[in-house]
Amino acid sequence: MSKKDLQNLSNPDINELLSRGIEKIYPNQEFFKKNLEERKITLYFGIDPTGPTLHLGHMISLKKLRDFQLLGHKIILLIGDFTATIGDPSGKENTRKMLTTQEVLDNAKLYKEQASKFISFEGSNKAEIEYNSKWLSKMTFKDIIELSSQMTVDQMLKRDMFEKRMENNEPIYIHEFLYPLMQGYDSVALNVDAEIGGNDQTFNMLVGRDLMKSLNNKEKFVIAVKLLVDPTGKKMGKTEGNMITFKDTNYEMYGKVMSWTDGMIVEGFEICTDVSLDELENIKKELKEGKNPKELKMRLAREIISLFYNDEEVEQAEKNFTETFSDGGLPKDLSEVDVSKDSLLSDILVAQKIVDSKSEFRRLIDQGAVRDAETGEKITDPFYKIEEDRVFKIGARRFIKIKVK
RNA sequence: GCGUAGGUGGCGGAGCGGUCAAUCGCAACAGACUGUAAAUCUGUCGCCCUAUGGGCUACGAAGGUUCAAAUCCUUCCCUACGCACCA
Repeated sequence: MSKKDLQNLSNPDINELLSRGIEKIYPNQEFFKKNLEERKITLYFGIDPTGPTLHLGHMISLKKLRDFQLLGHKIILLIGDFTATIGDPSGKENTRKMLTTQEVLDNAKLYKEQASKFISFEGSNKAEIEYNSKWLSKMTFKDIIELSSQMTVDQMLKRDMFEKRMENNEPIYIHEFLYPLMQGYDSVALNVDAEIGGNDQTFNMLVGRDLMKSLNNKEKFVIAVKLLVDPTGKKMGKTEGNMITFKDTNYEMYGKVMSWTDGMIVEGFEICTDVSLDELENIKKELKEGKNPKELKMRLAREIISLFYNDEEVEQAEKNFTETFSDGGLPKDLSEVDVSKDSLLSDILVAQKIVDSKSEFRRLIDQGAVRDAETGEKITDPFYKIEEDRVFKIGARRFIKIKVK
């Protein structure tokens, strides 16, 4: 936790825990609740360490995990290091580059650190961290065949992703069937009572439930949390651009939240923040009454950032945003480069990866998208040379400060 | 293994010898508008060149035919579907 000490959080309300931001609980909510009240359970959340940062999608599950931890249940963070090293060539020939063991371990280390913003790896009921290579890498072909025999092809094909591919006459590879099995086997190996994960993982989590039943003769609960999506256009995650990661700066987070569509406001409050349910109702009401959604979105941004940063940093982010975008000022975190006198602006921007190519730069010039950020003067010369320190704004949100050496 | 239909830009999907850097839709980017958005409208959308022009690289891969190929031929690779095979 960034601000509050875990210990100081009040005990979460179990009904809220099991309904807010929850897509569905398998087999059902009541049964699960009964179990939670009668005993302490073990539940886990699995992540494949494919990149160096966790993002908001992970946070939703982690926040839930935190609540379970606070209620005294045992939680496990499972790092899918094995699955991540295998790589998933589901696309075409764009074989997703396999991660090396080292990369995976590095990522995993970062994950623990990032996850500790929400769950605690210390204290009496500390969260455990596990790696699925521990059991998956040891499986023999025989083990795998036995595991595969637990599931029929038809059951696999029920997965809508596969269904769609069948419809579109797209290939499905055998190993893609093995993925849910591997993930499902994690549950068996950990012998947990429950698993939590994004709604997109429901199928895999349910495979684990089936395997658990047949192999360990045990009921495994599955908690599918809602995904953060725009109800109308599926803007989120798709473009990645506005997916908030744990490593984003407070400025970046603010801008990303503000770029969400209005339709995501209510859901954003519901699943990403700690505002009370009463307040949530109030927010819905305000929206309906015609309050400027911008105000609410700004609040949403503050709420989300406050999960990662302190109050002062939240304020800074908002101030920066207002000044930069609403009032046309300069962002606080603008990047700087030193160049020699008479360097071509086009060369600098390409080198700084602010534009992809000189051709793109030219187009931007033609479109009047390149301007002096302070005076607003448009740069119209494609061969503009840097003569003095100057700040440029390219399009709506690209900025660069160029200094002459 | 046989047969059929296919493999085109980030994705979907046209084109089937020159006028193709490739219609169109989505995504993206820019401009206008706005609430920073969304929606809408307009424009852009391979790379390079001081350019209303020129060059280069691209249409699964490699060769070939042709003045000229994404488009024709050959071989190979890959996918789907049907048939056959089925320990």
